[in-house]
Amino acid sequence: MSTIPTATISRLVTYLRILEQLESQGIKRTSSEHLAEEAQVSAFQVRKDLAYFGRFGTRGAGYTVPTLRRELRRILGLTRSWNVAIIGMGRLGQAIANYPNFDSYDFILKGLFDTDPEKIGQSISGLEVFHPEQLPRLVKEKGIDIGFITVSPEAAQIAADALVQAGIRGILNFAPAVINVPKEIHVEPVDFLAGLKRLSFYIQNPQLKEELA
Amino acid sequence: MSTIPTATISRLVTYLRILEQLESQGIKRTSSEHLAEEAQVSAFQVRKDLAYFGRFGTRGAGYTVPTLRRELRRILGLTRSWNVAIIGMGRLGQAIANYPNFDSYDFILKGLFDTDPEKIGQSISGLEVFHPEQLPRLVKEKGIDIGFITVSPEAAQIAADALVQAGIRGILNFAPAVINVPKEIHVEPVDFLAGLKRLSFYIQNPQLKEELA
DNA sequence: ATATGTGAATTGATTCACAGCG
DNA sequence: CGCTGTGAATCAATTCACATAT
Repeated sequence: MSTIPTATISRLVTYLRILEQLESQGIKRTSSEHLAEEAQVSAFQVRKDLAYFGRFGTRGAGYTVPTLRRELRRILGLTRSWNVAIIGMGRLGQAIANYPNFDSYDFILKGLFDTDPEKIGQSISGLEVFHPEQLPRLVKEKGIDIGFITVSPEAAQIAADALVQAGIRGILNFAPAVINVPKEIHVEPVDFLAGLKRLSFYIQNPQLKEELA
Repeated sequence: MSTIPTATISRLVTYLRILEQLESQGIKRTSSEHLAEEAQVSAFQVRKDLAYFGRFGTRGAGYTVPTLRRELRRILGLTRSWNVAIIGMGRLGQAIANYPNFDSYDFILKGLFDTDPEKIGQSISGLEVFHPEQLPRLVKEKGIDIGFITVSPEAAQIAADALVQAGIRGILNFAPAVINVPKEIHVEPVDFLAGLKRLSFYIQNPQLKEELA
């Protein structure tokens, strides 16, 4: 068991997506080879990633799509649903609150927060916007597990502190800023401006894209 | 020189952000120690990351903020601006098109595309929406370098093919799907649903968050 | 005196080759 | 016979220790 690469977790999410697509197409069986092709990794990698968690296939035959899908959902903690709050109801926060079928993705929107008095009391996507001072109470009452930070980079650390204080367990950080939280709280950055700047680097330095002689 | 870790590029973006913040505060000098603390990495890591590209500091004294900032911008290809097109003018595409000060981030929005006849011809954020069949012409005419994919996961591969065909050089993929492009085209995924599922895993498996005895 | 820059050592992740099972 | 599961080998990334420059 020991230590599981973070890249493995990212790939499990990709495998799960592929399995869900296969299942919706009525395909019953697959193989490490096939999953590897769809996920654009090696078949070794697929098998090694799965081996961290157990044995899910049949030698000589491959994997049963619904079984492996169920196992991956269990591994990823998707047998339960997670309650989510959004801090920052600017354009981005509103776009996410209105994301179509957000609730079908095993994550349920339970709270919206903003410091702007204009926004407090407004209803967005069927939920009232509260001041962040209500966070501790509402996190407890509604069983909120995860917070989205969609405030400005300057306010991101304050929002993170408020979420941690309120007893949240994980943070999805959309702000272009590094936030500092206790190590038992997991943070996932979602940062398209950083992605753009990485793109800029790789376009400008194409020789680093596989050392083509 | 040889091969630069992709994680190094991500960290350079973070260092640049910190330097820009320091500069806006009028701070003139910094150190690997200080940058490390802000970026939440080790000082060794900061120095090693910079060493891939040259020598930017003064021994015994540290780094000059404006100098290192300029050097990082050069390394990341941000001495020029990049022209961007968005494929998919649904909610997400519209939210990005209206992102405040998008243009101040060294990236300039030059084209909007959608297959929906209702959307074609509409003006969003001062730009007309075109059918993707116009991509090759407009990419050439407007010198578009980068495409954002903000279509459904089912349409993501079609959008990617169209962008590659039109001669784009990099893709920011917001769709929750793996896309397949020639290896000289760089793709950066921006996938908040995947981030959420990784969060779910780490919340469910807190022991993997630093092996606390 | 102090903080960078860098080869060497260590740790971690991926690839490989094949043993094991259906 | 085919494809999974896995220890061993390779490759890559990070950490360390210290020589080096100011």
